[in-house]
Amino acid sequence: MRPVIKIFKALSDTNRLRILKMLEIRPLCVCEITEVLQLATSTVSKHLSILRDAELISDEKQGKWVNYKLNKDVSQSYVNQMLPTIGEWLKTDEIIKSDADKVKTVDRNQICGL
Amino acid sequence: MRPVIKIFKALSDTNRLRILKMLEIRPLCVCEITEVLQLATSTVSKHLSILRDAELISDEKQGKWVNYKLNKDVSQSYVNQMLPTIGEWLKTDEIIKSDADKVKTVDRNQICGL
DNA sequence: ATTACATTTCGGCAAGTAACGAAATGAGAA
DNA sequence: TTCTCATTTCGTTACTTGCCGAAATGTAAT
Repeated sequence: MRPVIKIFKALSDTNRLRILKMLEIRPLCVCEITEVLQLATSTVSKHLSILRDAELISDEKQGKWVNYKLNKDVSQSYVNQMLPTIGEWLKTDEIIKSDADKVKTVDRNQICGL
Repeated sequence: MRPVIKIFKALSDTNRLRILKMLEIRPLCVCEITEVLQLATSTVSKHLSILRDAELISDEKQGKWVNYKLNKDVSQSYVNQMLPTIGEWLKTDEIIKSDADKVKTVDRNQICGL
């Protein structure tokens, strides 16, 4: 029972859904996500840990940054089943579309540590 | 965005998932669900209102009782997409199985108003 | 080794949630 | 109408959640 609840809780937040949809475009570091969502870094980090704990995403150190990406591991069928559904439901969402635009132009070297 | 969040929040509770799985077997009234979950009637009623508000279930007065059932209305694709996935995830859950057994024997005429 | 900096963890606050019992509601039976 | 009884609503309590800023971590560059 627990893992299922964990997944639904993870998906029960607007900002976390926005993060998942952004990661569908490409892997992102914390500061890039922070820039798009306009939240405190610590808040974004917390959201990411919740998504990771639900095994919806995974992280990977790369130099100074931590890259987060969707967990497409075949053994984790949860995301694979859920993401298409979420995508369908959010297809017309303006915030998601606007986030997608921002993700395309955001650059970690420009925005981090300003 | 909002309706999606509402659905995931509704699904983020063990007792509400149990209710959904029970309603998959047959329509039930509040007191029957109360008997299986062993919660206060008011608590169960609240859970049901949350599920209804998310359009996952619908209700129907029938004499003294209110029958709750899954919302299979074609216009509500949310449940139809979600329930098979949830069912798959909970396939081996012991609590869900035990609930199913209880649902088969529970009788509103026996248990209500004791 | 020391500094710089992306990220995480901690402490605290405001808002939301699940639980209960008691009181209110409303529809069927007498 | 009045009574009964399934259900809903209300008021309270304990717990959880999302947010922030400050402090702690840890790694890369100097």
